[in-house]
Amino acid sequence: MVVPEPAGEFDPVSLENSLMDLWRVEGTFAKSIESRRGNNSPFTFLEGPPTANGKPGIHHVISRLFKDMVCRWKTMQGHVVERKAGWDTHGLPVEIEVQKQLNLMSNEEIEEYGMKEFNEKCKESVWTYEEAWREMTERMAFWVDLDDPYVTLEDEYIESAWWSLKQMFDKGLLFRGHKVLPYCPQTGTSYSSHEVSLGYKEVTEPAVFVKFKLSDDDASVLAWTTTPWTLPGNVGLAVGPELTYCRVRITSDPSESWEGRGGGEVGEEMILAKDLVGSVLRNHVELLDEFPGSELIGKSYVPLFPGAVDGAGCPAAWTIVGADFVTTTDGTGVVHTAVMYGEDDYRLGMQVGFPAQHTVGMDGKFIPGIHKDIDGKYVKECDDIIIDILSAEGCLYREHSYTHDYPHCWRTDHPLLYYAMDSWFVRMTAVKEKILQYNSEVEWAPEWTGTKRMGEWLSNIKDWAISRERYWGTPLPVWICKECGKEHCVGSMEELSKMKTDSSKMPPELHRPYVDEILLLCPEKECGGEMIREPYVMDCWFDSGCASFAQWHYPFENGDKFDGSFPVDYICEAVDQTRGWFYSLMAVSTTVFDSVCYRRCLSLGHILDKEGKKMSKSKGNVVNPWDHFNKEGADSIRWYMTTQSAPWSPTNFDPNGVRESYAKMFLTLWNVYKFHADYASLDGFDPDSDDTFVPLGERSPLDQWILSRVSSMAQEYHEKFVQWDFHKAGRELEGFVVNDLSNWYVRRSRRRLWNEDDSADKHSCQNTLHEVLLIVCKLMAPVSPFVSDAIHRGLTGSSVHLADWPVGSDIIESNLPPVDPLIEMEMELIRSIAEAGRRVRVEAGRRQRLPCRSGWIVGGPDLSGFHDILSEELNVEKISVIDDLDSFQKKEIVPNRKALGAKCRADLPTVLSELQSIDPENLLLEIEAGIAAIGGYEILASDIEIKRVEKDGFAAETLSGDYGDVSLVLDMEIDDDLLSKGLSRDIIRRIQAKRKDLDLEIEAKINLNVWLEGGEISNYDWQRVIVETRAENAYLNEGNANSGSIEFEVDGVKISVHIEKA
RNA sequence: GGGCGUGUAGCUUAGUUUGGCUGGAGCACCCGGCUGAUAACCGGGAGGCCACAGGUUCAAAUCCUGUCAUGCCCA
Repeated sequence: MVVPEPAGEFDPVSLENSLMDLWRVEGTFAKSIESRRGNNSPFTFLEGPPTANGKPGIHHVISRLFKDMVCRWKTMQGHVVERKAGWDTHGLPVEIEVQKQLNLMSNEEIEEYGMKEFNEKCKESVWTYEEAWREMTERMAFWVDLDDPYVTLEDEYIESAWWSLKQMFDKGLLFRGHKVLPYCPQTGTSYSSHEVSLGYKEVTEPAVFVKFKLSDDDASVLAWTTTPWTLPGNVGLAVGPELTYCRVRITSDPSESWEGRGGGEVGEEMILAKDLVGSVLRNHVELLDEFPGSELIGKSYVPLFPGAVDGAGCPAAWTIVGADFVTTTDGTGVVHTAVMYGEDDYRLGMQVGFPAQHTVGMDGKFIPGIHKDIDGKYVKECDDIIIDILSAEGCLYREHSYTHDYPHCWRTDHPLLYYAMDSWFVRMTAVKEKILQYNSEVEWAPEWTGTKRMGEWLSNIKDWAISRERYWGTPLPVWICKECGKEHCVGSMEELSKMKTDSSKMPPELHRPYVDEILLLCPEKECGGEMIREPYVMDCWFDSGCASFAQWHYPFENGDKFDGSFPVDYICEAVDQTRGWFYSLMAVSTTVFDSVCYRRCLSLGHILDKEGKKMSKSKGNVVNPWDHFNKEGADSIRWYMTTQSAPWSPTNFDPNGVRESYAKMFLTLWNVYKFHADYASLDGFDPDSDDTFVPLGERSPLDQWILSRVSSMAQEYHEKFVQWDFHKAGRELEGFVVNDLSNWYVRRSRRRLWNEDDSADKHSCQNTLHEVLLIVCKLMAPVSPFVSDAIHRGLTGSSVHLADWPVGSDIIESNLPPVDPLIEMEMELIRSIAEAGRRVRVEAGRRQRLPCRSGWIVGGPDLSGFHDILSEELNVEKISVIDDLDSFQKKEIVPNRKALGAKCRADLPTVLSELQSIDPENLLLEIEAGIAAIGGYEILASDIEIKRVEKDGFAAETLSGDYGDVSLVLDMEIDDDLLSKGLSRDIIRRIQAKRKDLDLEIEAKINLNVWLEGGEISNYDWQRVIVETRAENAYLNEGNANSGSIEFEVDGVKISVHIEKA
């Protein structure tokens, strides 16, 4: 037996902190998992590992919230939901952070500092904020096993990643190629887009229009480039096959305003896009011909720098090809293509077979043999020389200055060169159909993340560049034989140990530089050469993409655990992970296991600041979650985030919204709980006792109503959870707690519990409140696990997180009270009538405390079970029902626009206006007779709706709803008896307010003096005052009002009241 | 530059799939009421070019086209 304790005041911060301690001591998290083992129905979750080298902000709380919520929900549904934490510990941001810290501005400097020491620093750095993450995780009540996390830097994890790469290698999916990346020759590093975005600068550079002389034609093709240094590497020209080009002949010399070098002879012919003739040419020309770009394709031209690139074996070299990326927004409609120095260029080059050779070395200088004037010189210093060369050769048409944003090295401020780097790829293009298929099998929330965002991306899938020229990461386990060039991918420690040369030591950990030092013996027959490792680390997205199996060190260990949890049931991250983790998981599982990786994926919108700007350290608009943990509490934050907007919509974080959740949802709920618990404790109410239990059928209609309401709300709530509409679910529950439970049920029930004697009605109310509160706690437990647990424990002594989901699931039964739609509908009507009554009073100028003798309800269902409620709410002595609709009501015709619109089309406005002026009674008769017509259109009953409204001049109001039209009419007569009653209510109210002012206990007795001037109060009503205010000694009109009394006036009566504690 | 979201009252939002009655709520504000009911509650008020511009339609917040702003991803 558990008698509830008094609830006490609501203090979310101390409540949550003490529950955290209790959970820790009690092991509630573990229990919540273990207690479901018997059901033998796992629901698997995979944690997307965060990086702990940054401080967690409020925007990290949201993804952890939705992870937690679904896991808790599924747990309550009876599933075993294990939650292993994970840490992402490799990657570029870690290196950048350490480089900044140590002021190491280039790869050279890192190597001087020592790769070993550098990596040690990286390893330390990734744990910088681990403590902060742990604290935040615990404080927000994200239940996840932080004591046994997977960590991507551990040998076991790396070994699993190696194993998976070897699977790809064995399937022929791993290959070596080039990737064009922004590259800084000063630091010897290529940059990710993240780093590039750190260093955009506006610069003014020379741009040139170059004449490429056709081999079998007198004309030249004009092309434009902003990077003259790429011209020696030119191997082709691209045109848009659909675009219109033209051939023009220069007819006269230009005016004197010609700027810079270059020019054209009179009579010279040039080819370019027709639309750009005006903006490009500075000579008067005549148009000789126009034709589509497709006619240019296949023509060859004379190389600008003969010998710079060897075209042997490449028939496409120095010819014109078609490409869909060519536009006429700038340039000449002809794109100069240097395979190694542009992404489009490289892709096009691979496609059509241009020679892929460097003209520039890794040091940013031209390699020897390009041209005597530029060999060995840094490319950016050669712009001018190259223009001179072109000019001297007669290949330059124009030069000009061009201003644009260009990426610069964030460390050295030098301009970056787009440069084709050696790189390893996973051939994702080979599994495109499969991955599209698997993507379509995932249940995405929102759906468009899968179909659109991910789907579009996958249908243009490119090979995945997985190698990085970096230090801190999973080493690429590929070795190449120095002798025969054989490539070998190592898939385990054991394999490494078997294949290494005798002189190589096994590494103390699977990181650089140790792994670099290992040489393998070439397995090729009769080779026996030494193999050296490709000096790359892997893209850290590859690391996290392996999480589903690498977290278990599969296949080396835990085969059972992996089999039981793959594919995982649920993952959840922010929308930016679509091309990140969501993709890498899918890419790895498709290539390695030929399977989906996850069955459901929730992609979340970002938390932005109040103005809708993204939160960033530099803007200083990052909200610290502790500001709210320590004020409104974690539950309020969680509730706010859940209910504020759809999970996938971006949310502007408004601190005031958290306060609102606190004040509205939690304070209200707590006071409902407090109301129940305080009286239950006072009365020694035992919910398990048969003595005080009241069967549902014997409870009051109000009790039956709230139980039905909680049940239908719970089902609705559950449905919304299933549809991922957690925000709608939360709003549903909040509406129930605030409106139905607190503002109606509890308000209507207060007097029932004030009763000091035991009564069936009181017990009925206590049982009902107890049952309703427990259902509410269970429903909200996944969202707000603290307050729900506190209340649940207060009522039952056990944790809500060990309780079952009241709506049930595949494996557990539903446990909700029966739903009675009729009673819900009736109560809705009662509440509407009560509201209407207040409006009627305001309009009639009748104050609420002055009772009305009679009220009449016209139309609608039988509400006699609720007449007592209504008469109290309306302060009407007697409610009666009358059938005489016509004395109070008249009919109105409301058009059904949908039906009429379909019928009348353009004449609808005319018909509507005629309908408005027509006599309703007549029209109804005509409709009945089938002869109704307006504006030439036949009017049927389905074209209109009949509405009943009260006639003018009555203190009445008419409501429309499912129940038909219902009118409430109030009797506005006044007599002495009503005045006395009204007076007594005002006196009571003043005294109660004073009692509250004086901070009196509810049971405290008072001495009361009341003096009236200009009016009287009946003895009956005076007795009522005495009882209601707990007056021990009460005097009416005795002696004179003393100075400390309250004075006020009601209905022309002057009243003085004096009270003191008895 | 491209793809995908978002844009409704001062703030947070419902309604957009499937066009139809006067675009609903909450917070804040104003007036009134009620209360041994809490930061509560009830009635009323003020506050909306439904981002902008076109188009389709008898009828557009809703459908179509374009533009702008903002976010994510890619370049």
